[in-house]
Amino acid sequence: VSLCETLMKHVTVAMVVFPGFQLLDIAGPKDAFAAVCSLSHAACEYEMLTVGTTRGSVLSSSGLGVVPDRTIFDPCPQFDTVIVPGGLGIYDASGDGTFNRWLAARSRAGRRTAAISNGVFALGAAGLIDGRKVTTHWLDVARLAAAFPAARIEPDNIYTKDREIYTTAGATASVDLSLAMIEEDFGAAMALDVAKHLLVHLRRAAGQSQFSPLLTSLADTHSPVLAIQQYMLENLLDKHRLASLAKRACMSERSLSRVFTTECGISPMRFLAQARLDMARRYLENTDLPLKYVARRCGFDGSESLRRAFRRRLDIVPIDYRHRFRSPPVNAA
DNA sequence: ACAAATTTCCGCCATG
DNA sequence: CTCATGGCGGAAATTT
Repeated sequence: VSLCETLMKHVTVAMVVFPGFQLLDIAGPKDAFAAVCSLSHAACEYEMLTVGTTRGSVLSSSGLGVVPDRTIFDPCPQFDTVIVPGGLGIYDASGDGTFNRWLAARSRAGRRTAAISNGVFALGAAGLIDGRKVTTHWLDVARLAAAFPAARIEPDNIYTKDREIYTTAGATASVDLSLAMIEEDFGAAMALDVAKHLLVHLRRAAGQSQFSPLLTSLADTHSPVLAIQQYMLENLLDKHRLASLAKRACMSERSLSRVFTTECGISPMRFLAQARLDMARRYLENTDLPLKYVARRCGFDGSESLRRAFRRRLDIVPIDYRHRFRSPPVNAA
């Protein structure tokens, strides 16, 4: 590898967008890759093109739209990397034969193909995961296994790579994936720089329960707040008190509360409530488990407090939430 | 659905 | 003097 090659590199990335895709899934890689460009003073760069599966602008699941640079019907440059985001729309998109063929061909022509969260269903429909080790969110594991029995699913993996196929579990894992790719392309030092560069923004913006292990482990000053966060996330079912958390952190309640809030942008107990709510939402979206059990599995005292939490934060009761957002089952490919 | 009880959160201030 | 800490009180949120 010549010096010239390592110093100047150009990688062409396709980011697929379909109606109902998860915006964050491509926003993460986009920002991470863009950071490489600015941190290297444009010596290294990713050229990122959004590619629509339909003509015209594409609405993400959050309602924010994207006008794709290309569509799958247009001629495209050779892509080094293809990234497929997740989102509720994936189930419709992966039923589209034209898209499946496009993805299969592009994947074969490129160096690597990645799917974020349930984007893996599109890879499956394109026949790219048979015999491959893949991962996805644990709540989708059963569905994925049913749809693509030949895939070797590894649950409990935040990120899996099998030769040229990359898959990730959660939405914010897209940043981890991007960092892994940056490390492959430009080395660990660059990946670390990007991670640190993004860290500030990410932790400000998220404040939610999604945490990427890579990023949290990178928080250089091992803040006690981080430990408390992890502790809560790993013990969502236990009954937590500010007092007990403070004791665990060897801080006064006042300090924990203050430090936590300044570092995370959300107060400790609100953070916990948010984490539990996020978990419950996933259950409602992906299972038919009775509310009583959803509540129990997410650390709520009972279906009553689950209901209150939903009404409070989401202004909708769990039953209605499930009715509106329950993911459609996937027909076996 | 309502009131009472509990818990969290935050400004203010003294302390080191 | 600045900065981080933690006790106190009461408003606000949340549970019982």
